[in-house]
Amino acid sequence: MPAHPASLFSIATGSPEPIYRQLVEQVRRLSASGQLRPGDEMPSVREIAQALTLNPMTVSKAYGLLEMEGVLARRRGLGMVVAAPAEKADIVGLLRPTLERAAVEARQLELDPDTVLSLFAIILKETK
Amino acid sequence: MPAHPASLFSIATGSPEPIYRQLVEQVRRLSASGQLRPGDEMPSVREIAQALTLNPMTVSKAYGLLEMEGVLARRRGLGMVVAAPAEKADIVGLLRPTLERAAVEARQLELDPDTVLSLFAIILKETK
Amino acid sequence: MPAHPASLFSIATGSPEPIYRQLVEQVRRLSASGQLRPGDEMPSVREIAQALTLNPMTVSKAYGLLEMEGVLARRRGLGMVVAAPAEKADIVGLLRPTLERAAVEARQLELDPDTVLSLFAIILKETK
Amino acid sequence: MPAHPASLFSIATGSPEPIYRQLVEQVRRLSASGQLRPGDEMPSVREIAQALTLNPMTVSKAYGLLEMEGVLARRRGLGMVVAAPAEKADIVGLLRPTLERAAVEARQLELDPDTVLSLFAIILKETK
DNA sequence: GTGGTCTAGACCACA
DNA sequence: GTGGTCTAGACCACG
Repeated sequence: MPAHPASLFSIATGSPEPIYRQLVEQVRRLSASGQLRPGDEMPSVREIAQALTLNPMTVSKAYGLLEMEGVLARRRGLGMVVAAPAEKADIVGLLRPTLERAAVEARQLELDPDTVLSLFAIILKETK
Repeated sequence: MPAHPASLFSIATGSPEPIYRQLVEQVRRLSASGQLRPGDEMPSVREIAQALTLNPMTVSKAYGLLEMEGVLARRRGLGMVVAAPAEKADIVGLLRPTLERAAVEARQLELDPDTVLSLFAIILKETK
Repeated sequence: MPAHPASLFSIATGSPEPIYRQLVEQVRRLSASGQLRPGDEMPSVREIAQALTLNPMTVSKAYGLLEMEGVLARRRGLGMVVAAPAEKADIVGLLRPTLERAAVEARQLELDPDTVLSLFAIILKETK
Repeated sequence: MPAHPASLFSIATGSPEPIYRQLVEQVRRLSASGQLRPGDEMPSVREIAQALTLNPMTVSKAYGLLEMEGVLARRRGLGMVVAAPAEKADIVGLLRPTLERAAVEARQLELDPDTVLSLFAIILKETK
């Protein structure tokens, strides 16, 4: 089944992270986790732009990057489709950088690993 | 003991994170964890700039923000000194945002909390 | 002998070159080199479109251009047939643009002509 | 010595090849051939845009891609500098695709390799 | 209909 | 000063 609703995406206009990058990372994660499957048709640039009240170029930039990464593929004149998903190992790889950053910060704060882990466990539950 | 060596800091010029912000956060963490203690004299803007080959304005900006936050204090003619450290509760607070971000990403990747936790445990050990 | 099999053509959907243009150039070369001879019947638009899973309009566009060029001719009720082939001199002319482009690139790379020539000789052999 | 003149570049507005891509490929070749050396400062986006009467965004797009490729590096607030050049082997690699394309076309034209080679030799001299 | 490209002009963060 | 991002709106090529 294709990915009709442009409301797949939630962008935070206030965030310091550029909009196009928010889009890129969301698609990347949706693809890696299998919520977007190979062959699925992506909403058109115009659809997304209208639904999120963005400039088409902003969306286009995200699509261009995702194509370069191999996450999406262009079908000329027909729109973008989901290409190969990241492999199981890559899913974890997508999370690693953030965890590593957290580990470095914890160390600079001289926090005990067990304290950090139990805090993280709580946060994980809250987020669920 | 004062914190003479500018090599307290490690800045990553390649990172997307602004340099002044890297400095701010490192000082914040060093202060919160007690590695910088109240009264300690900070290296001068010029020293740091020279040691890390940064623009003095960049260092100055970081010092300015840290003063506004109350982490550092300006003593006329003496340079910056470390002010009050964050309290115990704040130390954890400094780590929370990054952990929350990791939790959100893990959920978007549909990863099992236990998997995430054990991965984080490994990374924490590696970082140690 | 007529040119039934639509597998005369190999199109690369991933290429930046438009599909209709790939078709045009392949037919042009096949005609110029005599692999398609005057009077040969071309496969129908529908046949090609089905065989290569292309949009019929794409094939039709290519045929239209080839008709304008005089490479193909439309016979009412009979489909397209091959018209006059390019003359001997034109064969070389069809190759020239690509060679010129290669020459310009070689020069911008400050590569020695002899080096380029021997590399090209190798590639020609591989392609054979 | 830095690369002051924005007239390093020659863009063909009429060409089907996008301007930003023309810029990318020219810089790539200049870097690979050593005409741009590591550490050289590139002209600013605004300089190039003005000199070639282009939109700054067009230049910026080229710079962005070159940074992603590792050809250029950003120095925050200071502009772009040339990063590592392609290695000797890569120089040839930059030329290969065009030569391969020429070889395929020659084969489809059923041209004799020797004929093609001598034609290319002539064109190489003309271009010189 | 699709995405790609470009312009014009604005604002922001960084050094 | 630098590059980065975004909007608004236009035109083009492709299918």
